[in-house]
Amino acid sequence: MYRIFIVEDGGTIARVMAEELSGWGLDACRAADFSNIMSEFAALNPHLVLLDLALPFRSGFYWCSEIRKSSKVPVIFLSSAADNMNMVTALHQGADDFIAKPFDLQVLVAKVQAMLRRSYDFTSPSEIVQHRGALLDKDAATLQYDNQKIELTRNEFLILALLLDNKGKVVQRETIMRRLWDDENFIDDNTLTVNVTRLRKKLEKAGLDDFIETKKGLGYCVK
Amino acid sequence: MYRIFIVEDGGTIARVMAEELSGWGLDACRAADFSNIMSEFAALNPHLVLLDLALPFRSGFYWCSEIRKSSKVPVIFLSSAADNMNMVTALHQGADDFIAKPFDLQVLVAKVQAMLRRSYDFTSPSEIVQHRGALLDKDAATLQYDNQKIELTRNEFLILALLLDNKGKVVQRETIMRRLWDDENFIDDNTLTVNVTRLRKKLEKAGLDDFIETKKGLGYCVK
DNA sequence: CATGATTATGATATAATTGTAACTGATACA
DNA sequence: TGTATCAGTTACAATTATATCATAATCATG
Repeated sequence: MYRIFIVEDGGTIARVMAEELSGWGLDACRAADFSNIMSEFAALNPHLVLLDLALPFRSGFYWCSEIRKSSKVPVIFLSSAADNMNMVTALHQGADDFIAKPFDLQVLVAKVQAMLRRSYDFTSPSEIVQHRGALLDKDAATLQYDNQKIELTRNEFLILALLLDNKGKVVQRETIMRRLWDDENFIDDNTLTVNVTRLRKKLEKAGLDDFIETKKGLGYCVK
Repeated sequence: MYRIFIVEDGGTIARVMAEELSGWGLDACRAADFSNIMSEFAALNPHLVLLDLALPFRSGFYWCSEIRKSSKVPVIFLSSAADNMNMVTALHQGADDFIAKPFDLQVLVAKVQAMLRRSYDFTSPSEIVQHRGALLDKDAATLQYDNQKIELTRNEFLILALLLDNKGKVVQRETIMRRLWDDENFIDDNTLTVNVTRLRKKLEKAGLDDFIETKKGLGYCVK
C-alpha cells in the first residue's frame, strides 16, 4: 500500500484530500508539526509527497530541497500561487509536478496515481487476500501458507477467491456454479461438491483444516 | 541525448517548441504525417512524447493508447481544452502529465526536464528488464544470460516482454494474443502455443529451464 | 527472384484437470 | 423405524488445454 505524505496547512483541505486518497486504496497521512516536517517524513518514509507551497515556519520550497538532500521520492506541489515562476522554480528544485489550487479531487487522484505508476514502475503489486495466515495472490493464482506454496487449479482458485471475497458471508452453491461455468450447460450439481472436496484436501494437506465451512442448505462460508 | 517526439498540428507552435527544447540540449523531432504517428514513433523511439489533444485524423487519446500498447515512454499532453475531464481521461489512459495551452516555454522545458529526470535518472536507465540473471534489452530485442546473447524473433520478444512486465502474475493467453496480433484475423489459438514452445526452447538451450510456467486454464507466468 | 528466416497451420500426442456415477454418511422428520 | 434430502467421498472416464512435430505459407533481404 502506497503511503502519501500530505503537507498542507489548511485543515479542511488536508482532511478532504486524505479521505479521497484513502478511498482509492492509498495510505494518506497528514503532517502535524510544520516546524519539523523532516522527522515526520523520515518516520513515514512515504512513496509520494504532496507539498503545499505556503506553510507556516518554512516554505514548501525549503522542505522540498530538504527532502531532496536525502530522497528521490516524488514531490508534487500544491499552491494557489501557481504562476510560471513558482512552477519553474519548484520543478528545477527537484519537484515532479505542480498542481494549482483550487483543484479537482479527481484530477489530484489521477495525478497521484500517474506519478506512482511512473515512479514505482508499472508492475503494480499483486492483489492479495489474507485469511488465517493464508495468502491468496489473486494475480498469481497461488496460495501461500506457512512457507509452503499451494498450487491451485483454475476451479479451485476461482472457488477460493470467491469465498475469500465474501469472507464471513455464506456463498450459495448456485452462485459459485454460475461463476465457474458461466451458467447454461447442465453441470451436475455434485461436480461442485467434488471440486470443493479437492480444494479442501489441498488446504488440509497444508495444515489449513476446516477452512471452508459447509452451511447445509445454504452454501459455503469462510470465516 | 534525449529524443523528444512532438506531435502537434499547429506548425508555428511546434516549431517554437522544437527550437526551445533544442536550445536545452534535447533532440526535438516533430511529427510529419498525422495519419501515421505510430511508424514515426517507432522509427524515432523517443524518450518522451509531447502530444497535442486535437489532431487531424485521430485524437491524441487514440495515439496515447496506441503508444501504451507497446511502450512505457513518458507522454505529456498539450491542449487548450485542459478541463478536468480531459485531464483525468488522459492520465487514466497512461499519460503522465497534461499542460494547458497556451503555456509558458520555461514551464514546458521545466516539465520536460522533470519528467526525463524522473523517468530515466532515478529509475533504471535504459529499457532493460532483469529476471533470474537474464537481461531483456527492450531496445535491442535481445536476451542476455550467462555471457551469451540470445537472439529473439519478434513474437518471442513480445511474449517475453509481456510476461516480464507482469512478473509474478498470470497472463492470460488471450491477452498475449491480442498483443501479438492486435486481434482481427482469427489467429489459430495454437499458434501462440507454438511460439511459446519455440521461445522456451531457446531459453532452455541457454540454461534457463522452467522460465515460463504454464497455469493450465489460466495462462502463462514468469516468477 | 532466390534464399533463408520466421511464422502459421493442421494433425496428433499427452497429461492435467475436470465431470460423472455410484456409494456412503448424516440429518430431519413423518 | 423408514424415507427423503443433502453433502462428502472415491474411483474412473471424459474432456480439455497445452505441447510437439512436420509442413506449408509468408516475409524480409540481397
